[in-house]
Amino acid sequence: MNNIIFEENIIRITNVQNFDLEQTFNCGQAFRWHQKSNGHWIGCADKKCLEIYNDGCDICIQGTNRDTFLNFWANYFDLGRNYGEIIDSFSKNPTLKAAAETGSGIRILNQEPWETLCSFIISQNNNIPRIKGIIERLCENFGEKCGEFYSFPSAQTIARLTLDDLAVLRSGFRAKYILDAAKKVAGGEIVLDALKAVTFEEAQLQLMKIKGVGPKVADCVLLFSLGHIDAFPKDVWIKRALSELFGGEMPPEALSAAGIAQQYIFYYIRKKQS
DNA sequence: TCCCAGGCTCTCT
DNA sequence: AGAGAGCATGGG
Repeated sequence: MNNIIFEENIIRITNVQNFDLEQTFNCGQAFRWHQKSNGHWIGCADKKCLEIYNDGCDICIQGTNRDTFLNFWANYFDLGRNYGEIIDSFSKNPTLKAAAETGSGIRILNQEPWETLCSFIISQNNNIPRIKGIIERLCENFGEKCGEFYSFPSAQTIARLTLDDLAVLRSGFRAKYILDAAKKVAGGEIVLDALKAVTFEEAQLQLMKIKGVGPKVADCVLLFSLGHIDAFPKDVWIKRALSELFGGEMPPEALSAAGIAQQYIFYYIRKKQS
């Protein structure tokens, strides 16, 4: 665990390894963190807002308190995981090693499951700028005011809406999927938190009962919010990377922490082609 | 203007 | 069970 100092109004994580804010927030796992003109990042999760920034080798956090940090944000930022060990375990494969070194500051965020499910339903056959726009409209129209942001609306809130209500999102054919997901979650047919405790296969099967949720969206939810780091979402970028860089197959070295390898590969191939 | 985007559903073999 | 069209919308 990192060394954490609770200063007045600031929580300082000293000498942080493998935690780059730009990489972590821009690797496509989360859509609602914004960078201010002074370089600080601000965001909102589970109705809690936060400001976070790099200060030399430290990470500094404002807008929370000791208890909320220890009980919520420490897990959100996956501070208990040793990414250095994982990167070492990838290093036998040269391409995987290069990808891991390029994205070595990425941490998998443990996000709120409903927000993650809804966000990745919206992500299908879509591009990242537009995904962010739709999610922003979802929060502004149906969330609650939360500092300078709006919270992500609950499944219960969305479940009470109609397709006409959701037209403001301009989310196209995905609106009906959002509604189906909200109804199944709000009605208790699917208990997202319970999927943390079952096998990856079982959890994936449960999620795919929702209309508009296939293997890729399910894997993103499992990886980014339910602690299943064996999930390996295969999107167009990953398929391209596997075929162009890895001879079509996922490298066996990646299996122990496939989801983390996936993030490094995703970040790597997108950076190469930008 | 055109192509395509962190896919999935539905239909047709 | 595998392939392919269609899907809403708008960024580049």
